[in-house]
Amino acid sequence: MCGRFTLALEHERLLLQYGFTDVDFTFRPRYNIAPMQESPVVAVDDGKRIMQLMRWGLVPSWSKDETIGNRLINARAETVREKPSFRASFKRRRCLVPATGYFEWKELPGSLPTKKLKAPMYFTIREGEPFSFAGLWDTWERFDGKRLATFTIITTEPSVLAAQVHNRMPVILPKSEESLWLEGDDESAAGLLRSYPETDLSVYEVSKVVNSPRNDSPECIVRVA
DNA sequence: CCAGACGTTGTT
DNA sequence: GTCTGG
DNA sequence: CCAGACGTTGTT
DNA sequence: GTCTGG
Repeated sequence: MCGRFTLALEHERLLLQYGFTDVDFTFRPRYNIAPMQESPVVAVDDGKRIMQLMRWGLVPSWSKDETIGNRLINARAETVREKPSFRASFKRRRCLVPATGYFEWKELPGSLPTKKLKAPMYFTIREGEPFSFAGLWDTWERFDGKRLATFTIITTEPSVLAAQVHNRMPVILPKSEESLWLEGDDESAAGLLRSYPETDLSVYEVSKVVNSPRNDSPECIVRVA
């Protein structure tokens, strides 16, 4: 799965990556983005591409309360077109989730059943090159009428490398497939939900500093092994 | 018909 | 142990 | 994903 | 919103 990621680049670099010249937020590099926090998302609204901050953890428009978002941080590629929580978003609200890396916690063998030891592992594409997760978004109306925009990251079977760490991995879209994901028909978009080519993916262990969502510094991505 | 669920992960 | 918050 | 809370009463 | 369970 994917429960933390990074977007460690400057505001101008982020806009350049997706061809935007102006957005309504100021971005600072992030080294530990956790569920329930906001992050920039590229979506299509009214036929135009927009980039705006959304909260991680999808809250479907029909939800009675927003707490469901805690649990909808990922959507399985295998079932995303059927599940009530995701299918409407899959049809009309696919999005790109900009990132420069993501974390997975690897269970270490030999640890007592009662005390599971886990090591945080950090994945990047070509040494930190920006990329996009395949995502879905939706909006939810609060009691006060304000709209909450949220997103989820789609997961799939891991590649051979990713499988050494975990049994799921987020769907990473090559730059050449981003337009099809955003603006293609459902069938074409669904065809993009596969594991990322082995050769471009790297992974190394990082310290437990990343464990706490309160820590958001470059120390989170320093290699320790 | 209305009421209630709608999800993923990992662990058992 | 389980749920909520980040 | 992990960290941190998890409760009531009464008082400030 | 839409489907399932009662």
